[in-house]
Amino acid sequence: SYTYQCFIKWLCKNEEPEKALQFLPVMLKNDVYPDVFHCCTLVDGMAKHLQRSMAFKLCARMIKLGVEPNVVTYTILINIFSNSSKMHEAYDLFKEMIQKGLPPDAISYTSIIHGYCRIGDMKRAHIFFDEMIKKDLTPDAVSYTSIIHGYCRLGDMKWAWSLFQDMKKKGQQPNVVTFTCMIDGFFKLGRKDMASLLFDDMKQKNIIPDRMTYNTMIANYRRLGHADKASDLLKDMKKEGIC
RNA sequence: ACAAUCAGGAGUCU
Repeated sequence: SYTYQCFIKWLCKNEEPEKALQFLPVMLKNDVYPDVFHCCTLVDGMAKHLQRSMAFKLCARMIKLGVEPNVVTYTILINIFSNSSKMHEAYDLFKEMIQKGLPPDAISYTSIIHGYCRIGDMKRAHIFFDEMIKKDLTPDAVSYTSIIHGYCRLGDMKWAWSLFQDMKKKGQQPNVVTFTCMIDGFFKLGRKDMASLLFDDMKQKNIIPDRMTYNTMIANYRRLGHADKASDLLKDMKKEGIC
């Protein structure tokens, strides 16, 4: 059964979720009944290939097969809505899962927070952020990074910075994604001083800048007319073997 | 035994 799941996942990753779907009858024939794990793998696979409507049809089908949706199933769907800025629908699902006695976990909260950040509704994002803490769920580095990114996008680096400090205080170490968001946020405000400070800081903390971090640095330096710094970074990038 | 793995969440440019 686990083997099947791996296989399904592999098919989805290789851009062939259709084949994974056709594989379902084969499983049934072999008396292997898909459980909620298989279905989640599939639904998520569909979602990532932008076959969103397919993902929902699949959910209906899994219910017919007697597989009850769980927290993960709901979170995948919430995430689909969040990533397409359909927060009304996302919130409906959020309420629905609570009604069904499936309390949202930290990842569910992070997904919906991310959605509100996407549409720039930081007020609601923050309400959910506070609510998850009230419910004794610990925001992890991804949760913090989501909301920090939301503030960075809006150029609100005061809030971004205070959350950046807060996460460290709470024992959640910023990772390469967090730093990249902060760096980009400062650049967008023209604060290249802060951006390069953070870039040095992350390296000092042994957080290795990845391709996206370098892209961020290079694109922003170019935009601000520092072709020299951009090409220096390009050299560093090659030296580090990132490319 | 340890480690690795063990369905869902975050970043740049185009």
